[in-house]
Amino acid sequence: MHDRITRVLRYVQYSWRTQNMTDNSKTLLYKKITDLTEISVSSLDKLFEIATQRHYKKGETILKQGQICKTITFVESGYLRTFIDKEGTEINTDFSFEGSFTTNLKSLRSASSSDTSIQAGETTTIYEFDKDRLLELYNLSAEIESFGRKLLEQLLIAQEEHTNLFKIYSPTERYQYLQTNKPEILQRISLSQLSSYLGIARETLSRIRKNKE
Amino acid sequence: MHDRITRVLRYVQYSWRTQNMTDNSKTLLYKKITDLTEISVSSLDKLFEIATQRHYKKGETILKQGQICKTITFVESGYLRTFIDKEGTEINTDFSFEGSFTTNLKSLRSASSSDTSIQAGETTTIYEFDKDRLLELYNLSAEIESFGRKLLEQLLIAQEEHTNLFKIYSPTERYQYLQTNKPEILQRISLSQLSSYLGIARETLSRIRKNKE
DNA sequence: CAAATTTTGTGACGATTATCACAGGTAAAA
DNA sequence: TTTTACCTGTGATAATCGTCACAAAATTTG
Repeated sequence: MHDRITRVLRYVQYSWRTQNMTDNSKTLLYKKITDLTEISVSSLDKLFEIATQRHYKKGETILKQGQICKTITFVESGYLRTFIDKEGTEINTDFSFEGSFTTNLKSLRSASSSDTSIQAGETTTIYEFDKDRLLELYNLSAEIESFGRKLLEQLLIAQEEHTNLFKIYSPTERYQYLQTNKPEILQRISLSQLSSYLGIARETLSRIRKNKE
Repeated sequence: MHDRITRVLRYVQYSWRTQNMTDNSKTLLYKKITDLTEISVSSLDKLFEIATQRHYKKGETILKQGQICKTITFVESGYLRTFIDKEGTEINTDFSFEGSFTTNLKSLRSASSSDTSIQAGETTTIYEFDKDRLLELYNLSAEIESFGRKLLEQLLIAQEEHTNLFKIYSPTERYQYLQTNKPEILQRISLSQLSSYLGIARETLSRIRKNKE
C-alpha cells in the first residue's frame, strides 16, 4: 500500500516536472540562455524557478523613475521602452525587444533610486528575475554566475556599439545605420519615439526619412 | 644538516612570498580588485600570476585595428586612448586612466578583428591579463568569475552613462557635464583629442570652452 | 636656445539642425 | 461611425555647428 502511494507520488512529480520542462523549453528565454552559455538542466531549472512571468499592456510601467530597481527583466514577447524624464520631456534611451534582457543596472547594483523608467511599448510578456535570488544562485552555481557574466558581456558590446553611433556618425548616417543594421527597430518604433533615441528632433527625423527612402 | 637546508629553503620561500605580496599590495591593481569584490589571498595570487606588467611610451600601440584582441588591460599609471579610424581621421571612443580596465570586448569574445586601436596617451604602465588564462581561472575559481562579472557591471554602468550624455545633452551641456562630473579628463586630455570623444568639432569645442569659463 | 611640430584660437561662411506653429493623417476609443 | 487623441509632415526662421583657412600659442625636439 505504502509502495503504491510512493509510486503514484513519483509519477505525479515526474509528470509535473516533464510538463514544466516541456513548457520552459518552448520559451524564448530557454533558447536565449542555452544559446548564450553551456548550462546543465539542473541550473536551468533553478533559473526558471526564480523567474516570474508577468503581463503588461501598452503604456503600463515596469519600473518608475525614483524607485529602486530590484529585478532583471527578460522580454518574452512585445517590447519595453526605457526613458529618462528631462524637464518634462521623455528621452528614450533603449528599446528592448523580445529575446533581450534589460534592467537599470546602476540602481540594481547600488540599491539607489533609478533615473530611468521602463514601460511596455506593446502588449508585453516578461520574465522577471529577482536580484537577491539571482545573487544566491550565483553563489550556488558557477554555471549560473558564468551565464550572468556572459550576459553582461553581450550587453556591454551592444552598448559600446550604440555609443559609437553618436561619435562616428551624423544624424542622417545614424538613421541609415539603423536601416541597414537594425531594420526591425524602424518598423516597430514610431518616428516620434525613435527621434530621442537617435538624439534628433522629431521634425528632423521626419525630413531625413523623406529624403532617404 | 639536511634539516638546516630545509629551514633555510623555507625561509627563502617565505621571504620571497612576503616580498612579492608586499609588492602586489602596493599596486593600484591590488586596491581596485579588493575594492570591487571580496576575494581570498589565494585567488588574488592566481590573478597576479597571470598578470604581465608592460611599459609603453606616449604614442606606442597596445592594440591595432585589424588585430585580434587577446588581453584585458589594467592601467597602473598613465592613460590609454581607444580610437576608431574613420576615413583617415581618428575618433576617440574612450580614455582609460590609471585604475581602470580596458579591452576590445567584441574582438576578445569572438576572436574577431578589432575595429578599434589602443595607444598610450602618456608614459604608461599596464598589467595585461591573457584571455585564455583568465577563462581558465574563471573555471577554477568562482570568486574570480565573480570578480569578472562585477567588473563588467561597472564597465556597463559607465558606458550607459556615457551614451546618455549624447541623448540628453547638447554639445555645450556635454562639456559642462565633464566639468562638474569628470574634471580630471579636462586636465589631462588635449582639446583636439577630447572633441571627437564628445562628438564635437575641435573648433566648436574651443569656442565652447572660451564662453563657459 | 632655436627650430620644428603640434595644439589652440578665430574669422567667415555655408550647411545642418532645433524650434515654433499648424495642418493633415492615422489609429484607437466611445 | 464619429469622436478623440496621438502621430506625422511641412513651412518659416533662428540658432548651432562644421568646415576651411590661417595666425598665434604652446610644446617638443635637436
